[in-house]
Amino acid sequence: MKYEQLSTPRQLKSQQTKEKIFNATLDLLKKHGFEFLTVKNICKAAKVSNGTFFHYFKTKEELLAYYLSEGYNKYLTSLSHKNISDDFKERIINIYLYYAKYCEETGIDFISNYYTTKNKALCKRKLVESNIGTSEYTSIIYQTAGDLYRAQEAGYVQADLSPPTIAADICLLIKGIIFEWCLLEGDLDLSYYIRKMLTIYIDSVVTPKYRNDFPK
Amino acid sequence: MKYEQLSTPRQLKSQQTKEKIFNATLDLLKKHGFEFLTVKNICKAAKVSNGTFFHYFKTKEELLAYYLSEGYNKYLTSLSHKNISDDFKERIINIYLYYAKYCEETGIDFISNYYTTKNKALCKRKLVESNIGTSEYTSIIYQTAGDLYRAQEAGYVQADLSPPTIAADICLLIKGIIFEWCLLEGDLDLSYYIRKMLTIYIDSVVTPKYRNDFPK
Amino acid sequence: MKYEQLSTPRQLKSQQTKEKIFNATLDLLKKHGFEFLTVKNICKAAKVSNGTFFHYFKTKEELLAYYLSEGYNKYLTSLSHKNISDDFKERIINIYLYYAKYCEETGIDFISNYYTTKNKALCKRKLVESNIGTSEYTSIIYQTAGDLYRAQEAGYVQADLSPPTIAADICLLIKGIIFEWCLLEGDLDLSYYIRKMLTIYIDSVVTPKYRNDFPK
Amino acid sequence: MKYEQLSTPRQLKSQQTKEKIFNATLDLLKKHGFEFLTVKNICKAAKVSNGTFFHYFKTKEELLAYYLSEGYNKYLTSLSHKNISDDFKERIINIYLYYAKYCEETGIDFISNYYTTKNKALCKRKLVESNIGTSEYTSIIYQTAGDLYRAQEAGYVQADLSPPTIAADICLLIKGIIFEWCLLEGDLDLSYYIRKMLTIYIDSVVTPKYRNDFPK
DNA sequence: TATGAATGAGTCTTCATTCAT
DNA sequence: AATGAATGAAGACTCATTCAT
Repeated sequence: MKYEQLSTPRQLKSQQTKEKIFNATLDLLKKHGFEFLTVKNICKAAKVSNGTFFHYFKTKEELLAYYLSEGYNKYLTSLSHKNISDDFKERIINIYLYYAKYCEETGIDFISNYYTTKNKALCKRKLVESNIGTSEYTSIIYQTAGDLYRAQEAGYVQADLSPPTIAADICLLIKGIIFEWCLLEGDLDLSYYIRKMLTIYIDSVVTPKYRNDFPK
Repeated sequence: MKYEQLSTPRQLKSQQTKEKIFNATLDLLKKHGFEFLTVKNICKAAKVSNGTFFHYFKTKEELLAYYLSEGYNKYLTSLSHKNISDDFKERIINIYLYYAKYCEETGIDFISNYYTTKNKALCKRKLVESNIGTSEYTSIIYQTAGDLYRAQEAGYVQADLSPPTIAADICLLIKGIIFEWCLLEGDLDLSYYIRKMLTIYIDSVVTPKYRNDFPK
Repeated sequence: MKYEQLSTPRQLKSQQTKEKIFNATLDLLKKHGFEFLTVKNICKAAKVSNGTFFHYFKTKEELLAYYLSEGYNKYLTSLSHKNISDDFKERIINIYLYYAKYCEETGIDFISNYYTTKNKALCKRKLVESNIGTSEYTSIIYQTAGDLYRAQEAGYVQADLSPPTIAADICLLIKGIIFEWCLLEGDLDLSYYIRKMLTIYIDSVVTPKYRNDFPK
Repeated sequence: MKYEQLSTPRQLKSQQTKEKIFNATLDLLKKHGFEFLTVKNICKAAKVSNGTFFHYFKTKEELLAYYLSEGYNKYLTSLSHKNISDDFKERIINIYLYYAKYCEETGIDFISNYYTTKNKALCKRKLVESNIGTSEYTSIIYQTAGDLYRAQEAGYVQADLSPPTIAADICLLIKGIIFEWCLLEGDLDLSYYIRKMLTIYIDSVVTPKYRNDFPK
């Protein structure tokens, strides 16, 4: 993203306008929720004309997509922190705790609308089939699977299990928790549940060796 | 419900009209999804006037609530099966296998539209708060919790855990699976996943005594 | 139409509202032209809410269709006047003079939009193919053909010509004139041109006997 | 036009840009029709910026005017054929048979979109009023009128008729035929109808002398 | 010459709900 | 009990045009 920022004053201003719209969206979503997120309101909040909105985004949906990918990028950068535990379980849990943080920051209103049965982005397999591209889950699953492969090589994960399958199961679990979080309108301790459920699940796939090397 | 069924011809007709609206809703939801479910469309499908709708339901939301409790009733009747295992784990798994069957029979189209973040019926707590009534989950949770209480008394479930909490966790798990099933457009072995995930989860709450009495 | 007018006060009012919308449309079209004919303006002129408009007409297009068929009906009734000439040429010319009157009354703005290359209603053959129903031309052509058949039997029309073909030719001629009238934004003496062109054309299909019986 | 073509590289590029816009317009009109012809779409198709459009054409209407005169020029060149009959009727018919050819070559899709009631280019009088320039009809009418003048001098056309009026009538006739051709989606023998209708019309304005000199 | 950011009035349409009959 | 006429705010989106760069 950073490198895409252009330098002529013209392009800079354009960039800023798009950002104004983006920030207004973010603001509106947090303060008033999805239902308040109309094009008109966004424009008013961004102090931008109606036409300008559609100059930058072909469609309201496109804004939301942009919103998401931006958020995802933010997430990625913030994730490039130290996730340095030796314990692969901790590492994986950390990944999802970060995702939880991202969801919380994005705002439940948005996430609620995002967690739809129709949303192919939530489903890696369908995403690939409809070759739309990548989504946040794609990358998370890859990371998780990577950690699992290494753990399996180290003899920490049962040899007869497939890392991708485990990663997919974990994703399913996470989706369930996020879904519940949405249902409860945010009234659920995401971090607590993620840690709890992942612990139970991962404990069921580790080897005695793991339990020995990382007791309790 | 039964006691509300009235017998004078007038009341009978009233009952029928309400049912017409209900059936139209069901039909519409199955065939066209939530977004198509406008009052106007319901009335058209039910061959009933716009005003009649609001005579029977103060609000569109009220219809939805009614709708849910009805679905629940149907489910309950079909559930009146024998669930006679001694193993509480099996009993609980059975409950959800039945629910899976219900989902499959109802059809993925319907369930897909039903599994919305907005659907309070999926969330016991919210359901109570908005005192709309009961839903299928309410009763399932009760049954599950009941089995867990008995299992705990028998020393099969760790004493420091709360049956309602466990039941809620299980529900969360199930929702995640159903959600994934919807995402995959039915291309997921519901029964297999339910058994797998519940086994992992329940195994994490049982006592050595249980493992002893019900080995493997 | 008349017999469809209903009598309960309720239905009467409904009828009146629809008429208000219709009249407003007519008025707007005449006074300000097609471009001014927006739903909003119609509602304002009819002193009716926006929603009411869509209660009566599913779509703006539907209003226009209604507008046309109403106009056509008016035309039909007004046509049921005496067209009593013995001279079939006069009879036919009269038919089209009436149609001209109808066009003028309907307003050039509307007709201009109606005379589109895409408008199947203008083309009997295409109309039949797409079995949409009837249009004003259908009935006019039938009338014309009828007069021609009788004239042919009386020995006034050349025996080797087909009345339907002649009728179609005449229609083509009329469309050309109306089209020109539209192009000239009304600045064309419709009646004069219709009489002139039809006279030339019909004179080319009559027999000496006709010229003898109806000299000059 | 020719004299406007300039030679410095800058002017050349300017010319090319204008042509790009022109060709895009042509393409769009053929493929998608008038309604799709927005400035934005034109620019996208021409791979030119929005501002550039308004640099070359003060207004969308001006483009359309330019468009027409260009089409006319093309027609003119293709018309540079020999039309050598002595019979003025044949000469006139020939002119329009050429026009028919032009229409057929241009393609019915294009012509269908062109034959709009709004298209001032179809109407010499309006064209002059809005002083947009010339159109194909202008030149055709001039040619026709020229032939008629000569014919009248030779005593072939009734002395009390005005050649321009006759020419205009013929044009009207032609437009009607082309319009019908469009309505029938090309399923009309243009040449046949043109010959038929013009013959009938012209026969109604000739003198006995003509009939004598050009029997049959 | 060429760009494209910005405008904003204007488009049709939807929808839950009220209320007099 | 049942009707359906009426509401009107709100929705997303279009488009020719201007103008600073």
